[in-house]
Amino acid sequence: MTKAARPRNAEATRAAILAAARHCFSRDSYDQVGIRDIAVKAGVDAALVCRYFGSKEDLFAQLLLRPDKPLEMIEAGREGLSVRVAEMVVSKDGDQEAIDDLLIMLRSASSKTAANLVRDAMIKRFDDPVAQLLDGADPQLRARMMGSVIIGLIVSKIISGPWDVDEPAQAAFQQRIEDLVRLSIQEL
Amino acid sequence: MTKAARPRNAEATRAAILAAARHCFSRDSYDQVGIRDIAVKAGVDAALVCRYFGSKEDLFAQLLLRPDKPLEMIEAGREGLSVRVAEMVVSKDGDQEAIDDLLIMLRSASSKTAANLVRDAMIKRFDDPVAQLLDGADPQLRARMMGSVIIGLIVSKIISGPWDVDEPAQAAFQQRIEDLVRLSIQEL
DNA sequence: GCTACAAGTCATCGACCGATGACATAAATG
DNA sequence: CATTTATGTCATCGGTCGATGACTTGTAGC
Repeated sequence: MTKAARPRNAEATRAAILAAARHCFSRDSYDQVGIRDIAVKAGVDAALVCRYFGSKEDLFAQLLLRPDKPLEMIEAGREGLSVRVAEMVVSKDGDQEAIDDLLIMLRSASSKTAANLVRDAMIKRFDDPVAQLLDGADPQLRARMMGSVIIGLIVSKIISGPWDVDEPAQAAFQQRIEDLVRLSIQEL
Repeated sequence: MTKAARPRNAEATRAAILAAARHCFSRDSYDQVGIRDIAVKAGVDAALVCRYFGSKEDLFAQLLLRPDKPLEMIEAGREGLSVRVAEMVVSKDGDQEAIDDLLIMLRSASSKTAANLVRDAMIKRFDDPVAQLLDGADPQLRARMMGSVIIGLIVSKIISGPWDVDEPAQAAFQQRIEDLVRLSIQEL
């Protein structure tokens, strides 16, 4: 290559750090994740993390924004939105890349340094896209209410662990969540 | 007094520390609240905090348990439960002593050291009392779903600030929250 | 008033954190 | 091969944290 040479694969390192950071921040809160933790997870030196991203806060910001990767369950359109949301919440394996971003936001929602970043990201990447999908009055408000329902279910999962519903009630349970989501975005 | 003398008012100091801690932890997350912050707020020396409560974690635990003070909105009974919950969520002044405890739990839900304490407190002080109020099958599950709805609304308030609904829609908005709460505890 | 003890204060420890700059090394260029 | 530049490594700084122990001071009992 003529110009953008990457001798020791800087771009890969950068990506590794980002991936490691995403993993760490989705499992622990902003304060509890250390630069050294991220570095170990990425298999690089801790100093590199600061060198590539300036500061922990900048790294976190880059993680939150990510305008390239919209949330699939929203992007898939208005039709079946409630069903997709319900499936995401109920699904056992909480490690899907899709909800990782939500976890990152929620886990760090109470951190003062991350608060503004989280609020902006939440609005830009969740509320706004959802509001665009809604017809009728107060789309922004209704989008936020749907966000609240999702947040509640996920935070509850964080606090109390996954929902354990006995098999016969499983279908009704998922249906109930669908109904909650649907009600939250119904026109007032 | 013959026995329980308190020369320089130890009990009052202890109470002041507890109150200050409650205030701090309801505004910031577990990690971000320092022993020194609590001490300043209480107007005492930082060393006293450790001496009275042993460690930050022990102090936090005493804050969470508080078996003497049940949540009013639950204790008031099954009748009008949804209405009271909706009022609590919508009300502008978020500094009511009642929801402070909820804020403490939510703000610190993602802290690893506080996670277990929060989970136990949430079940013992919220889920269990609510479940006792419910008739029909799966009361525990339904109680937790109602908790999820409340959590979502409050966390959303933490992240994005209070709901600003234009006056004409205000009543419908509160009604919608009532409906969400009611639906969350309906029998499956 | 004097002693004894509880209550409050002060100084400080060891650990961890985010961040920085000096240094070593691998790759690209001529 | 020599030089230069980009990449990775190491040591360390200043700061904050939770926690501890020695010290001071106010109060109660005699």
